[in-house]
Formats: sequence, C-alpha cells, structure tokens
Amino acid sequence: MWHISGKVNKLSRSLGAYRGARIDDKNLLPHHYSLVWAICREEGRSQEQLTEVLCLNKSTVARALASLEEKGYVRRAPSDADRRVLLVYPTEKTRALYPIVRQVTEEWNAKVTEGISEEELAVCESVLKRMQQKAMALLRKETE
Amino acid sequence: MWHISGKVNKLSRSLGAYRGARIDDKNLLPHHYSLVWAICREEGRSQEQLTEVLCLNKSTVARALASLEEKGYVRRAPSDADRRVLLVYPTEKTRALYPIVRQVTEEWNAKVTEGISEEELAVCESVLKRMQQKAMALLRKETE
DNA sequence: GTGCAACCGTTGCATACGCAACGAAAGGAG
DNA sequence: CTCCTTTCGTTGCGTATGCAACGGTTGCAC
Repeated sequence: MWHISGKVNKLSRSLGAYRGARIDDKNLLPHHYSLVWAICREEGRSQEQLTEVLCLNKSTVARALASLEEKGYVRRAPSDADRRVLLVYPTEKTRALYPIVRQVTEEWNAKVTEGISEEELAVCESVLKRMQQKAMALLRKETE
Repeated sequence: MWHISGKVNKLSRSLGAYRGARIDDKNLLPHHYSLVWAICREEGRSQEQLTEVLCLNKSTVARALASLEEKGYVRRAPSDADRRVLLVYPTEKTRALYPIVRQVTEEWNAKVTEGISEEELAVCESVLKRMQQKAMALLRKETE
C-alpha cells in the first residue's frame, strides 16, 4: 500500500498542469493555486490553520505566503487576540481569481473521477484519512 | 478529491521516518529505501523501468542512482542489447539490506492499515490507480 | 511581578523534484 | 551507407519541502 504515494504525486502534478493551462495568470505557479483556494475559501485564517488544511510544513507555507504577499495576492495582519498569529486575507485580484480556480478544479475533478462511483470515492477518501491519522500518530511516537 | 495529495505526502514521510528509525544505515536517506526496494525486488531493471515503478521523473531517478552508486550500493552496466540502456544491480550490502527494508515496510504497512478491511484497501488502491491513469492521460493531452 | 514553558512564524540549510535542453545510441527510410 | 527520428540517460536550473534552530509573544505557576 505504501507505493501509492508516487501515484498521488502524479495526480497532484496533473492538477497543477491543468490549472496552469486554463488559468491565465502568469505570476502564479501551479502550487500556488491550492493556496489561493485555501485562503479564499475562508478568509482570515492563521498560517497555522493553513498548514493544517494544506498538509504542509509551516516553513513551506510561510515562504509561499511571503511570496504571494510580495506579489500582491494576499495581505497578512497580526491577530489582535494573539500577536504571534498572522491572519491571512486575499486581495481583490485574488478574490476575483477564486471562482475560476474553483471551477477549473471541479472540472479536473470531474474528468479524473469519471467512471468511479460516489461510494468508491468515499471509501478511498476514508481509507486515506484513517491511514494518515495512524501514520501521524506513528510519526509522533517515533520522534519523541 | 484533489486534496488527498497532502495526506499522502504525510504518509510517505511517516514511512520514511519509520524506516530511518529502524534501519541502521547512516549512509542512506529515507527516500533511498524505496529505491533499494525496487532495485532488489527485481535485479537488473533499467532506469526507465525504475522511473515507472517509482512514479518519478527520470532525472530524479538518475541522480539518486548516481548517488547510490558512488556510495557503493548499486552497480550500473549498459545493456548488451541496447547500449543506451543502463541496467541497475544491487551490491552485496544492498542485498543484505533488502530483507530488513522489506520487513520494516511490512511492519509499517500493518500498523497504518490496522482496522481497515482488505476490501476497503482494495477499493482505495483501485480508485487511485484509475484516477492516476486518467490524470496522466489529461496531462499528455494538456502538453501536446 | 518574575520566571519558565509552550506556541507561532521565520530563516539557514540540505535534499528532492520536475522540466527543458542536450548528447549518445539505435532504428528505420531512401 | 546516410539522414532523420526516436529513445535513454545526464545536466543546468529553478522551485518546493522538511527539519532544526531562533526570536518574539503569550500564558501559567509561584
């Protein structure tokens, strides 16, 4: 079962290429679309929350956001409640981009899951989720 | 469904850490164990075949193999039938490592899939396989 | 209040990875 | 045989990513 990772890696790149081909914004790299999606879906999330959603290391997210901020795609502001926390907001042009990103993603989704039943998809997702939880528990046990 | 990639990324790192903690070979990095596995499972495969098995870009495989060769873990020899092709063989120390890699991998596998039925796993694997095939077809269409 | 531990984001560093361009070798078509 | 195309591996380049160490902030215990 471990060898699934390569296949999913390919899935991820396929989506990146698909988005890149349909979304006309030369300043954004394929990987950034997932970020746009996560930021617009619920505005004002902390970087911490975004690392959770994107399943990435906090340093990776921090750097990607810094890059997006520099290009004018997001704005970051310290939380009033806790000044360690940075809250992330999309700018106008990112908000305008969001529906397109969503639509293209849905499109890709539909094409890739064509011929696969809802039930199969649900099982697959559930299995992966459980495996990931177990794997993270193992990882924690391993490093402590 | 697209957001599974992050979770699987975590799975992959969990396996790497698990292997790293149990396999006592300080010269090998986590990523290399998959390579050891692929090379020993069927000796004398070409780099091309290994890229297929590992779902990686040929340049990535080439560099990893060059590194392993330099450290004395593999031997590469041009095929007699086609001198463009490099066939990859494990050295003795790699062959000795193989059973351990296999056992540790099985162990991790058992822990991570605990409580998940054979049938669910089969569905999950089948879904991912089909999705990946569709995704690759899309990718080809996209870039031509 | 003071000290200490936990937490969030940043940075230095090393590695992994893909893509595109390249070179060597092979396989035709003529 | 010669030219052209295809194929396999290598290399240059840029980005992505994780880990560990750090610095500022918070909250808790006392």
